[in-house]
Amino acid sequence: MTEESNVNESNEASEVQEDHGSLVAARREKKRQIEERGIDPWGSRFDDRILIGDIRSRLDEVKFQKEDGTLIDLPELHEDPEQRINMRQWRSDNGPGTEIGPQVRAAGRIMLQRDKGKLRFIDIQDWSGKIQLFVGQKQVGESDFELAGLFDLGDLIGVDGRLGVTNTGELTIFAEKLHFLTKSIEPPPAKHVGMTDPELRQRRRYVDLAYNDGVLDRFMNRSKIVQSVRQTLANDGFVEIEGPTLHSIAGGAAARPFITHHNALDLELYMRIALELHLKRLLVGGMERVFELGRVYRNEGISPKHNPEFSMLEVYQAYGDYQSMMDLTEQVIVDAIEATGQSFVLPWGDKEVDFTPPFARKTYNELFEQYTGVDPSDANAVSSYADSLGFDTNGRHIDVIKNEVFEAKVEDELVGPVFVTDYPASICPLTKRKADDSDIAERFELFVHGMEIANAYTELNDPDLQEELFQTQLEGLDEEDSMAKMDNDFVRALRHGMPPAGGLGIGIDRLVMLLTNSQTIREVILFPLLRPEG
RNA sequence: GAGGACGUAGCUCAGUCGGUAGAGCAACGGACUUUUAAUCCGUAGGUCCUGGGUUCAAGUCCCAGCGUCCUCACCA
Repeated sequence: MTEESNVNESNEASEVQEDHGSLVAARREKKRQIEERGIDPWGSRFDDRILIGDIRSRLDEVKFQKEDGTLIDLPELHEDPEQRINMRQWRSDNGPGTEIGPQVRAAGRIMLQRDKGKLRFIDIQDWSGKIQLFVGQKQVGESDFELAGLFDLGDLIGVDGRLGVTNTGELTIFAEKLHFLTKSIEPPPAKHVGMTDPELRQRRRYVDLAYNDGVLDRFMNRSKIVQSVRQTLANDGFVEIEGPTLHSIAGGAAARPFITHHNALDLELYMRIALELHLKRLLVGGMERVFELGRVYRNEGISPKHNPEFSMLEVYQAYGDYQSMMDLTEQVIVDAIEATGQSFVLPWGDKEVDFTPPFARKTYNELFEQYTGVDPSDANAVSSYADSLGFDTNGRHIDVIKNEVFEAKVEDELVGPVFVTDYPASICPLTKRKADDSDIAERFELFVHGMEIANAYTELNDPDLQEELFQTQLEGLDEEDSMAKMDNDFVRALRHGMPPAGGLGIGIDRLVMLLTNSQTIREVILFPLLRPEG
């Protein structure tokens, strides 16, 4: 605890801007009254609660006991409010008798409250679900009922009570004892509407998670996907490592790095832009199946598909090639879909994607011809086609021109999932060429809805060729756009002998986007980069 | 980095031709022991993003700035 926050304790109106009308004042006043009752408004440990989701599944333990002692089941309840059962009617049809249900303890955030005389209905929510509490003055007693009068939306409370069903057929905890767990001083967003302003949703992700439907689930799914990816790889004998995030040479990709500085060493450092070069050093060192799943940082533009820091998976398998990586990619994705409990046909906006394996596999040239009608081996035809699209072709390498056409005319059309294989070698400097065709690189990219999800190679392990490629600027590219950043130690590592290997990169954020039907990357990153709050 | 849109109560949003700042929810007071976006009666709540300018008069028009979003550019 800092000195500043101690000061704030004695000074109710803290430096945080919270003077929105009387709303906060009213909540602070209730906090005071809770304290006056000898209750800590910030609560304490609360053991033995049952997750609301688990409580809901215990509906079948609720029985109706007739006067002769026989127990009968309740009628089937419906989640849909339109189909609520009239339990008052049902009870009079089956009565006389009483309802009996299990004793339960729950805790959660107050999402809705409805007063009705000496009665209060409270909907609370924990991370497994939502349930209604019935709080009657007669049932919980004068003291607890007064306490309930000090509840605000957003407060965290605990309850002991019996599970039952109300007259309108809703599964409900009939409160016997209330516990105050934490006061919410800040007012929540409008109920049911929630917080829709995308800026506020990102800046105040805690509010977004707590009050907006589906947000918590989406991030829980992200966690399941990440966990599944790790599990799939572990099952296949891969080991996870943690490479350095501070690099003295930002290599392994063509991207501008963030620059930082180490004071004691007086050293300029770069945040890593890729995981590749250190993982390959580990291949040399004998880690035959190795991967890292972690953050990389690229000092570039922000868009619905780009955040400056994002999560990347890179996998390297000794004695494999890009074909073995293709099978692995498919397995990773199939397992991840199953981990989220979904079927292989996933919604994407108003469209769908069918991930039923095996995914289509098509060559780069095949697709090029299919979508442009131009023979990819005819340099003149490709060049004049690029001209007709308005691309600058002057003095540029034909493969660079071809790839611009590919990105413009083909990629967006790839609904996928489709593995695009066998790229022009000149645009893939870290890739081994085909044994029978040195112009073709053993590489694939996986596309879904025009998004590049995965990228894999048969890795280049010839140290002399690697050194040459580092030094050769790719034709038509500026120095800062080139990936030719010499890493002498990496070349030295290759000279010690890196096994022939397959290497794979998967953009985890984009994978999560696809599997959670999220059209922007900011929906799957908890705290995307924003300018500081004005 | 370029272009466009947006910024009004805690939240979600109206605001006409430049003429007294509006609603719903939330809040506050009251009624109600099976409600469920509870309902009903009443009350209060504003740095109209910020700063200039035009005007008798600016939430509204003009300029600059800040922030977000979209498109593009950058992007293995």
